[in-house]
Amino acid sequence: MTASSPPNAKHGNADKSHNSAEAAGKSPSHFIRHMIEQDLGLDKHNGRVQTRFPPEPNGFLHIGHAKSICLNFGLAQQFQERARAACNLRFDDTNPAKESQEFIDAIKADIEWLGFEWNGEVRYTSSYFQHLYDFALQLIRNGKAYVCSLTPDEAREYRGTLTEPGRNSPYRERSVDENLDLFQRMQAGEFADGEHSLRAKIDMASPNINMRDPVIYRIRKLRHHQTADSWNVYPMYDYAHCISDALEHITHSLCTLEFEDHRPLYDWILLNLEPDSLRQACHALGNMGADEPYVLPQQTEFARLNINYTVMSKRKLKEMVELGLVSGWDDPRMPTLSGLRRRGYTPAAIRHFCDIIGMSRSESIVDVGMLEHSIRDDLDTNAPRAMCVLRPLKVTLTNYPDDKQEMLSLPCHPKNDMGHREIPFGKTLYIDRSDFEQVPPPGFKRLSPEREVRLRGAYVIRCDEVITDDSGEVVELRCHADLDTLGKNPEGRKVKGVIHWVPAESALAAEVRIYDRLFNNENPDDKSLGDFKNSLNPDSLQILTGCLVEPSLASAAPEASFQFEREGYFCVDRHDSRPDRLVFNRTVSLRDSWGKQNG
RNA sequence: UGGGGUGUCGCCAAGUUGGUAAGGCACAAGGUUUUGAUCCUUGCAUGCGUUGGUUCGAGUCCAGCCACCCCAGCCA
Repeated sequence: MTASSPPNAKHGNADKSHNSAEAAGKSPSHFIRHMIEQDLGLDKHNGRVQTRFPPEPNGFLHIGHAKSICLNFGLAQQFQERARAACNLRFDDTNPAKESQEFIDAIKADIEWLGFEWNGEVRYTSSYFQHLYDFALQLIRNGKAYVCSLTPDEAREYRGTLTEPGRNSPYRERSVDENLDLFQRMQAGEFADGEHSLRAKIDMASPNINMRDPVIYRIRKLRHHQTADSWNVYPMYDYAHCISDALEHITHSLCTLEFEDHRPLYDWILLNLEPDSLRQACHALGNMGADEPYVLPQQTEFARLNINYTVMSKRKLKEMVELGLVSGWDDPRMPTLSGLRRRGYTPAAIRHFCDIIGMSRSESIVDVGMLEHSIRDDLDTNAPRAMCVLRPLKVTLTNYPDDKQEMLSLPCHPKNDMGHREIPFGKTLYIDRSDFEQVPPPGFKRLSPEREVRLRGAYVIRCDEVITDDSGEVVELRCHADLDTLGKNPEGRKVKGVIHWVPAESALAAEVRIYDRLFNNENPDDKSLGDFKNSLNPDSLQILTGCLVEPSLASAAPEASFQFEREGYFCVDRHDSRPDRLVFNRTVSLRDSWGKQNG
């Protein structure tokens, strides 16, 4: 049994998050931790804490899954000192119609990227199919399951409604022998999909619909991505999940709130199997010691994550991918882990986010601002600074010698020691158009005619002349530099504004992709708005070409993050950026009290 | 009109056995600053869905209301 180890993100500047609970080595506690602590105190599980993360490989992981991953893997880490703690990765692959190997590979990559390590080998529910089948046979032998030959439509009628009890299936009292024979023939491929099903014999009058003789096996003549053509019957979630947990000797089976109603069924299945058969199977699989006490897993539910201006349903994300509304599962606007990664979110920021949102049983919608705060917090301390001019405006320094060029050295970070980078400075350079106004609004601290501004890391300049083209658009600024202001403030006056710039001769061309929220509506899931796609933000992607970045960025590696000073945090696109054609994605803007105040 | 849940500041969320409402985000005001960033300081619930009750004392106990969420897949 390999214990999972502490997060170890391979990603560049991912793991140095400061003053966060994680960095301090303590994550906030919550009801699930309290419960485990209590169980440990009672020695309920012989000093073990065994969790599992059980995704179905039918799509990519999103930030909501990150909450569950951080919970399950995080718990395993947090209890490392006090218990034998570990977290399994198990693909819950009981529905071959929707699953694929592509998703399995993507999910594994995302979990590793997030910085977690699973216990031992990856597990698959499908690898328990034989056990599951044998347990089904056992239930039949014990008169606790029967083959039902109602059609799906008929079964629905017999089930009753929320307020009326269901009726017993006419097949409910089939003999054990007939059930055994039928079920085996179902697996042998003698029947078509839907012709029969195997149901647990519980109580058709239960107020909990899940207990009204739930189907536990259905016929699906489909090739499975792991077991190929071995099976014609596949187990249902409720049946497979609890048994898989039991086989892996899971202590705490954590899931989201909507499964709360299923908990009685989870328990019923386990309690109605011969206890020793479960224990023996668990032991045979090497998931428990011979002398170890065998304890059944216990399901506990927590609220799933919702974030405003975001959709989290896998179905909807998949729809956007399939309709081409986004470039793929890893489109930087997607809340998928691969999308966030491509956007420039770091594993540490996502983990920190999962820490600060808390864990409870009340359904809530977290403000995206929390996510943005997490990444700003990380990148502020870890991302080197650089200058990038998004919309270039030429500036000529009239009093600077034509052929002179001096090398300026700027620190890569204002506080942390991250070294320096060199930027050549010459007579002509570019600043951002938004940093110049012919008629400056009150409080404007940038450049305007007759006024001064500091060029970051260089001189104070004054704008003498504005050159416009025929249409009246400003095309060039002629300024002069106060040559006595390099590294020091001018005498007798204070220059408030500081703007970024890029040297005309050595700046590098770049494409910059500015991302905004994918949805305009705070709650795209709101059914009164109609289809969620109605809330799509038409301006969620803005591609800026002709941007100029300082030459030090020539060697920027894919996925490297930078703060483009006064603009925001950007990362090198891991797919599209080339040394000769740099592409940056804006991860998030800087907080901007000026822009906020001025709309 | 069945069953299961949840309701503490604009958004998350702590609130052990009842003892007089943590923290984060956001926001606001100051200070520092060659990033209108960061950082620092300060402010931000006489109130805990609501109405009653028990008690010297209730977010915490009791009762009744109200609101919202989940469940009638051979999906997970």
